[in-house]
Amino acid sequence: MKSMESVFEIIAEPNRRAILSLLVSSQQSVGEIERRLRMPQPTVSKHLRVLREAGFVESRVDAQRRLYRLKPEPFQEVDAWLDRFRRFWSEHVDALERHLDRMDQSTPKKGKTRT
Amino acid sequence: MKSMESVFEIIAEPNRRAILSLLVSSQQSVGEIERRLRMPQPTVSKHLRVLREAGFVESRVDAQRRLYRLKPEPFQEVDAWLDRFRRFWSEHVDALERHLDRMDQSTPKKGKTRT
DNA sequence: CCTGTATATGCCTTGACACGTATATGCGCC
DNA sequence: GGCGCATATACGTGTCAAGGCATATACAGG
Repeated sequence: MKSMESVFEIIAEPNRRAILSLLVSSQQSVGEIERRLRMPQPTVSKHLRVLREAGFVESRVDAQRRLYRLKPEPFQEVDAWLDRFRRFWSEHVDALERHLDRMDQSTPKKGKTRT
Repeated sequence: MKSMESVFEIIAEPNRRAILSLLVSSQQSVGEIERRLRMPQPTVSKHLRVLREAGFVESRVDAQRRLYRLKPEPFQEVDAWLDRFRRFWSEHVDALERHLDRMDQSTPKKGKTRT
């Protein structure tokens, strides 16, 4: 088994991203994830395994349940990678502003937020 | 002409990330990328095609050469995705600091568990 | 203990994708 | 126009991850 070396391959999988998004609000049991995402239980367990081995989540035992929750490190790794390119796209601020404008369109004014 | 729907699958490929990293300094021709990354030319062209169709790069024609350069939008998309989790990991500032400490490290300590 | 619930794992199939090799296209130059 | 360089594409092949299904383990309660 050589698999899954990089964090990028981990988050390439849509179901895994769905699980991560679900966990961002709070920790969840396998069964809850299964129900909420309407995903077969073995599928959930397998993805959770991958996520756990990659350090994206950790599990706590609660009776027969296992509660999974996020861990920050791998996200920071992605963030660090992106950082190189942030320098680049700051040269394209105009396009960036238009883009953010479209995404964050709750701000009618020029909401120049954080980094 | 099938999948590759998401930006995450695009950057999951190590060679593609290498190309992107190379392009962050300046635009490059296919031949330059080929030489610098010691990668067969068809491989380079294929990856560039994927990157272009995903909006990561664009090409300019210069005689027989094609100069490729980065485009910011897909990176911003990744950044937007990460944003959700930034809120989360700000609750873990302590762990974050430890992590950055290890990454940015100049202090040789007792090396515990890596990764 | 036995049963039911919760989660994990094993096996098999399938499909996507990366790669190598060969070939096609585009362009410049003589 | 024919040659040569730079880049793109086509085809065949191997690999590996994801999903389905069956089953194993773990634990709680009667």
